[in-house]
Amino acid sequence: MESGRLFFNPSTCQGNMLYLGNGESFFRGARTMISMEETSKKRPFFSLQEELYDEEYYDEQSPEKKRRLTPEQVHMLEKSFETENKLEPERKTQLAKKLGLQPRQVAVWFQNRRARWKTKQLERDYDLLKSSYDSLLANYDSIVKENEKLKSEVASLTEKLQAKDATAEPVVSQKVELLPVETVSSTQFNVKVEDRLSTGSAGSAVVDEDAPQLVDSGDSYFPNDEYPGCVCPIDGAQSEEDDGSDDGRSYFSNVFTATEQQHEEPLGWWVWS
DNA sequence: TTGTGTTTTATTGCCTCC
DNA sequence: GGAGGCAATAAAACACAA
Repeated sequence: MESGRLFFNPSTCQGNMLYLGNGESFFRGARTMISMEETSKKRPFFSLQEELYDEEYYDEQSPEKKRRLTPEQVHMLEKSFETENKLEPERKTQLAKKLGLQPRQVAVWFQNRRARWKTKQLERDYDLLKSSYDSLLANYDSIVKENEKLKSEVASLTEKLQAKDATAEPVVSQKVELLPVETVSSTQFNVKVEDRLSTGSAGSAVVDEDAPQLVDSGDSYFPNDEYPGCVCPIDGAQSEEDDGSDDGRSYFSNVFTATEQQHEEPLGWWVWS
């Protein structure tokens, strides 16, 4: 036990503590022990408002036992907690008087109530994060599938084109002169020409591993609005990240912001730490 | 009735603030 | 250094299935 604070132990000296100042400190000494004999048959804590309790029930209880607060007391404490979850000394004494409790009990109740609220809040935050994660995962999966689909499309079109080139007149050499040779490698050139020659799909070589430059360049062959199936999920995911990175916070900061907005209780005091 | 899990009340020790 | 907050914990009270 720390020297600065003396605690009232209801199992040993209930109803016999000396209430000092704001009710946080209790004295347990010789005098307390003497008076304990006189009052050991009384109920702990509840001597100020006897009418709140079922006399018979409580009189039958052993005085050493811990007693629960009555529904009325809990109700009033809950109402007070909703108003303000922190307890300034004046409010604490008022509540204690009103409820027939020791100020220390009121303080303890608020402390425990804050702890319960925090636990619930952590559960809510966890659920929110989990659902966000699940939806991101679903998004990712759909993007991967779309990617695979596009790759196979590119492969089949390339195959068709090569078969067609094998039987056609060699006209490609004429087009080469029209292209900016210094900016296009031979590999890129081949893919580009093939794409432009193809008539089936307007855009398919986007994810060709042999020609990543085409994808990365600002001048994409494939404007976003032509490939909603592929681009939109990415846009959606990135917009989340962008929002989060604006102020240097992670994606999850948004979640917590949303969580805070969802609070049913007026608890602006809660600070995520 | 009893064993077991959960909730509530209270204590303890540490930390921060003034 | 005291007051008060929080985390961890103990222990009583309670709920409930078997």
